[in-house]
Amino acid sequence: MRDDDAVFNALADGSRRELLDRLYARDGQTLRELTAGLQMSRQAVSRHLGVLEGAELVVTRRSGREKFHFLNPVPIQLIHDRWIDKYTERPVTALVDLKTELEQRHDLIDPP
Amino acid sequence: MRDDDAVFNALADGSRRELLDRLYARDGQTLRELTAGLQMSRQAVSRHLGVLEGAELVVTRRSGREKFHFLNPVPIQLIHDRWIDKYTERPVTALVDLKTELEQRHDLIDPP
DNA sequence: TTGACAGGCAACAATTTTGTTGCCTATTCT
DNA sequence: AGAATAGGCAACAAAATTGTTGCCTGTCAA
Repeated sequence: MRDDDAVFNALADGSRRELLDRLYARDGQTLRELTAGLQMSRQAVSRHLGVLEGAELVVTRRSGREKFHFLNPVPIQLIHDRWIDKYTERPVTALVDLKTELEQRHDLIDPP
Repeated sequence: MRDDDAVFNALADGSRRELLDRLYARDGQTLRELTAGLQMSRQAVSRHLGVLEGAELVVTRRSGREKFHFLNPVPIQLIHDRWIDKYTERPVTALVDLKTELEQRHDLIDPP
């Protein structure tokens, strides 16, 4: 359950979302490839990838001196299942008239 | 597009997700009601709600000296549409054999 | 075997976040 | 009018994030 934390946290950063986008465009890139074009040092990118890896949004495999990064859709799927659905399936309560709210509230104190 | 940032950021914090959960359980609560039971000062909760409001995840309405907070599912719906779908619809590329990757790669250098 | 390349680790600084306390205004109730 | 209640604002401290630089190990290739 506190798994969500790592995932949401990882997704909260724009640079990390961009890294996911880059992997979406081409899966299995190395650290160097992912760094190219980004205005960040290799080390910074490495740490971002570390966060994504910690959240299991990215899975890696090392081969020789290279490390390949792959998207893992599972955590996003989980977030989707146990979070997004919950809030999007519910009727649009924000449109409930405040008047109704207040009436219900006052009924508890002043029954009609 | 950089709207996502506010939403992801707001969702990144566990306390804020708990506030959303509380509103999910009962919509239209006041600041005091939302604070009750949380181990945080009213001001801290107020700032969290401010972040949620900034991301439009929560909509408020003031009546007299009370401020009522309502869930707004729209931003989550947007995230869902333009983000979650993208990553969950794609086939599970993480299961692509690295061997294939490497072969493709080496084909570029050492054509068979 | 020597040099170039891929990546990891650690120390550091700058910035942001999170929560606290203290004090203020506005509204409601007696 | 006076007291209690709901909430807002600002200053502050502690902690976490983000990026940098410097240096190290392991791998590949000439």
